[in-house]
Amino acid sequence: MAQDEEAYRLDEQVGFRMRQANQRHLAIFSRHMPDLTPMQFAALAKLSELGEVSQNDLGRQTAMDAATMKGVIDRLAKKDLVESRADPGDRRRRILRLSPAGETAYAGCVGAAKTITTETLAPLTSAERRRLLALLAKLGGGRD
Amino acid sequence: MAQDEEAYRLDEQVGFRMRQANQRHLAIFSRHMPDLTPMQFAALAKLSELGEVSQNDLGRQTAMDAATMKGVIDRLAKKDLVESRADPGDRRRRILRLSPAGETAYAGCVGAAKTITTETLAPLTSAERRRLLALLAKLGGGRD
DNA sequence: GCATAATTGTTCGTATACAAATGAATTCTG
DNA sequence: CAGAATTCATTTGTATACGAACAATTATGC
Repeated sequence: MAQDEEAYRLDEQVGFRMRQANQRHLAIFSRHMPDLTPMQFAALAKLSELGEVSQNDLGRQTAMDAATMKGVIDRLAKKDLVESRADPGDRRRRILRLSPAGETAYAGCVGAAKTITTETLAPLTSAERRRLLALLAKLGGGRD
Repeated sequence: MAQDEEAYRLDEQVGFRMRQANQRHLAIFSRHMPDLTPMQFAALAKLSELGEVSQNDLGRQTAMDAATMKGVIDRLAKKDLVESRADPGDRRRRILRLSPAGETAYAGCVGAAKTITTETLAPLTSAERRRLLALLAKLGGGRD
């Protein structure tokens, strides 16, 4: 099962290239949206889509670990962008939603978010962009 | 400059999909190589390729921050997989290289590394794999 | 209806990541 | 050659990530 006698070159592996592509993306992100991290913005975006959700649920929707989600929400709450209240039907649960300030902040960021995506994909032609998104979706195990 | 009036859907953005694809990859990685992290393995692989290098140089070769590199090397040194010695020509610099145990460990991992790449790319046809790697290289700003 | 299982949110520990600041050493430049 | 700019390694601080373990709570099986 010795795979293959070919040399292993790190720079040719998917994992390495994904990391590099992602590094560039993150640099673009922080340039256009210095006040929010990608995770924080993702949480805001999903909260805006979904309205009210529990913390664990939001974690699932944004593909974040529960432990990770907690940290993200704590920081967003400290910035007063997210509010939480107890779930009347389930005393374990806290219901999250955007605060008014959070809605304003999110609305003001969507343009930057679109710019970030555009700039990240700038090296590709529009056919290549579609191709890449489809391939990534296949790899991510997600639907689409 | 309002970009576009289209709705912003998080799950369709490159950044989000790259993250998901990467999450799946990392899960595969830790299943096949539980004792090394991707960064630790990357450092070993590059050290094996390059022989002797300085810490900063290794960081550049593996696309790691100097601060990050330090942590990775510290952990590898604690496991006795990496040795360092002072550079005779430059007293700021420490020259790194694989220890004998490091060479053995690396040799024993290359097979798993190839399996990891294979399994990560398994959802794609071989034409799609080439396509993806090329697209990622274009995005990463790297040569190729 | 009650023991057991599953879920929610939390905390802890470890490992990236990167910006920024620092001190020591080296190289560049006028 | 002296002062400036760079480079190397390190440290500090913040923000992901995720596994593991927990207490409280809710759901389920029999």
